[in-house]
Amino acid sequence: MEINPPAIGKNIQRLRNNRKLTLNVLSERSGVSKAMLSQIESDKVNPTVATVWKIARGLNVELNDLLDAQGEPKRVFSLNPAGDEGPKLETHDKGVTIKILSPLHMVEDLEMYLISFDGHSKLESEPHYPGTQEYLTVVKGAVEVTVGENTAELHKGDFLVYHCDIEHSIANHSSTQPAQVHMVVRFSPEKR
Amino acid sequence: MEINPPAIGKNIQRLRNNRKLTLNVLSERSGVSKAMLSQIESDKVNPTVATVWKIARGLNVELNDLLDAQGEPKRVFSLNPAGDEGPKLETHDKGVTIKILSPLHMVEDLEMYLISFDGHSKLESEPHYPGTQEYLTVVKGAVEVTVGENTAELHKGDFLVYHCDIEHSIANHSSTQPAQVHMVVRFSPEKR
DNA sequence: GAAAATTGTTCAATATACTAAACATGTACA
DNA sequence: TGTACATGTTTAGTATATTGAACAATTTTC
Repeated sequence: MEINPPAIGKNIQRLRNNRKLTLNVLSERSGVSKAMLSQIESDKVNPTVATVWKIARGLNVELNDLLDAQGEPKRVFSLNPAGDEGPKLETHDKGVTIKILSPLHMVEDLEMYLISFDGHSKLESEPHYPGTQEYLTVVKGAVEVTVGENTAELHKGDFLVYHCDIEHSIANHSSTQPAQVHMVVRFSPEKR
Repeated sequence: MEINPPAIGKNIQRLRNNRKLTLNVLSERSGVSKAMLSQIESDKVNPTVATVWKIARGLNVELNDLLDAQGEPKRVFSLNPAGDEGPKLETHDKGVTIKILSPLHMVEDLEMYLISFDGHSKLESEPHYPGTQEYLTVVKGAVEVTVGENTAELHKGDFLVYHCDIEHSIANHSSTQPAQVHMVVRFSPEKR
């Protein structure tokens, strides 16, 4: 019986290239030698689960993402309508609704959300992976963004860029006015 | 740095026992030696992805079911200084106001705009470099986006992704309602 | 009760995953 | 140019995953 394991090499290489990571950087980050990475990407070896696990951690993806034999259809024109029940991120913060704008399979290192705040609501976020940046545009109302010990009061049309590898939060202090922000999250490590 | 792969041994053993399968039977069914199965279940070895794949087939489960780690350790992040607030610029184009959210020096391959449309206004764009993509979110009103021969009618909250290396345009056909879109332009890292 | 079959665990041998270092091939920079 | 650096590949050696067989421990069958 012939069993073909999934082509994880292609997946790893695709994700690494999309994130603009070199073999050396991914090697340092994952703890797997760059020689091994090269051989895995070119399907020269059958890597161990532990190794693929480390690589997944280094790429900040789920292990399943590397093992999936996903033939991704590269669509030219993709529409995500607002009215329907699109994918929503669940939050434990009351009064905050996060709508996922970008389908994940199109871009691996970019995610976009439309976040709506009711009166007196707050979104608290855990630190993301180092090098991750968030690009925030206030679409409606006003919010207070806190990143570490820095705080900024933003109004409609304001734009803010910040590194979000530390604890950060977005709050709408108005009790009457709702607020809405557009957010782009980029998972791109700094090159050195 | 020690990274612990998920305890697949317990998962395999649990599934095998639930199915009342012996090591010999699972060995025949999966093509993995029973010695290997025993060692994997008792966490004495780090199995290869290919073998775990075979075992999953033998158990008739998804590969992810074996790799699922319920007690996944939380990642520890390093601390970076928070970002600064970005400057703002403005440019005009006949009934269309383009606000540049992200200055060029912050990100080399990403640009963000907030584009406002008066009644009956239209923004025509020349083809960009090959591979360039645009991520469009309608913030207010409704617009009609045309990319090549494709056309879409977008309303508030809608999201659209398209390759813009061909002629494309955004139009607000309403004479009374203004419109506004948030746009992210991503330049492909390709040469020439 | 003992032989035989069944089940899971170790053992020695082999195949190969994994690594560090050298290598090849650019790319930038003076 | 030349020199340095940067990136991916190949090599040689080591660590270990994998296997067939032997082993122990339990259950079955007469």
